[in-house]
Amino acid sequence: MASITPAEAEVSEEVVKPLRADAQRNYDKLVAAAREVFAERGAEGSLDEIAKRAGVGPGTLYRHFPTRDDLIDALMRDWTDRVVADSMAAVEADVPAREKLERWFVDLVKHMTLHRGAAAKLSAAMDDPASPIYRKCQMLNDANDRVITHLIETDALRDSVEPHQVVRLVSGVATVVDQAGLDVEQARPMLRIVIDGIVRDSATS
Amino acid sequence: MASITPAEAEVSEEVVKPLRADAQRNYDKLVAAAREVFAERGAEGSLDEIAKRAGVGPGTLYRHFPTRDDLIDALMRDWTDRVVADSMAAVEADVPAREKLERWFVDLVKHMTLHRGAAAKLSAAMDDPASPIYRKCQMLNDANDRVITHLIETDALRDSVEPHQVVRLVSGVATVVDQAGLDVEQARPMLRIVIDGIVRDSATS
DNA sequence: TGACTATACGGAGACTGTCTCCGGTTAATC
DNA sequence: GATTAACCGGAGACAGTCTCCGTATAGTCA
Repeated sequence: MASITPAEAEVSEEVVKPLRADAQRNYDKLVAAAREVFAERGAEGSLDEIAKRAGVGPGTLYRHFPTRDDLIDALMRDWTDRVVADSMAAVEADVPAREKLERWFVDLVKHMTLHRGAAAKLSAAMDDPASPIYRKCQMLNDANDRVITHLIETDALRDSVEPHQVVRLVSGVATVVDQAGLDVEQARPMLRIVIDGIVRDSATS
Repeated sequence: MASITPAEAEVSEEVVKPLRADAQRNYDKLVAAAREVFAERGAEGSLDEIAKRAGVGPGTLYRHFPTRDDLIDALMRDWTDRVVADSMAAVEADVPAREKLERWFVDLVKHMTLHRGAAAKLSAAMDDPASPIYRKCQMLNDANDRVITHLIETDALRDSVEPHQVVRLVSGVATVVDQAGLDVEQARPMLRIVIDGIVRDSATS
């Protein structure tokens, strides 16, 4: 386990006082337990169950993570890095624009469905600066921006395309996939429509 | 109040025995109360609260509506008709294909967001025949089919377009609108991308 | 090493919402 | 007016959220 303190590797505005050893231990156990429970029960899994599985009292859980979203935020700590990496990879890949887009969108959907209910939470937080996971959404948004802007500059997309609308649309697809219990592969037809909707009309499939 | 028995005006496979007068009265009061509570509190509003507001015991509620979805199904009884009507109107409207699509899609989003959480429920039920509101989704699907098929026949859309993918995609948009608390108008940019993704490449905006 | 204190723990329990069970009531029928 | 099948409603079991506060302990300094 990586033993990560809150807000470490974060944009780091406020300096965080290091946790006491036992507190750090419990923090890590809670995040691990949460990952487990959310994976099997979805984002609505019981918080007391998480505390129990981590071997701590409910009070401890709520002290570390006042709300459910704070906990979700914590277990997405490294998730951000993966999203950014994928967006870089998409930009640099040596394939046609359509292919770049499709890969990136599929990645996006995968990331947004890391557990049941995650996509919905992310969609909701995307326009809500007060949400603890708002920053995660900004990362998503920025990553998508990178890919879309790059493709606009390559003249592959209509220049009227607004990246934010695109990320919203794809997060809609992710939500549907999540809610309806579809496989990521089944998202491809929808994603292709989106792709057709933003590329310049020339190389039509 | 219309005093409607379950499954009336429905595809009517099973014949339903009429309810006793008091039962019918309570049924109607429950539906009305549910409409109120869902409207102000969203699809997760308390069921006991609905029972209380209808002036009946919780037992009565659960006898009439074993699950939350059964209740939602009931209060959407006339909703179906409006959806169908809108799809007809879209087909018959004397406007360009893009305009037809945009109107229809906006209608679709409106219908799917009749109360908070509704869009998510509908998206989830769309591929789940076991859901009490599955039939409602079929209606949605059929209505969308009507519009899309008509436009394919008019040669306005690429013929590779699959109506079911389109309705999924738009329900994704509706879910985002719902979750993020957006206005229906803010869905237009997303819907236009979808439209660009399915019309034949000729009359580009 | 021992004592001190800020920090953290944990579980009892208040609260809210879901859902069931069953003794009591009432509408319909003859 | 008596009979009975259908229906009512609320007490209460159960599960999840979240708080409060007495107790424990890690870190620190002499």
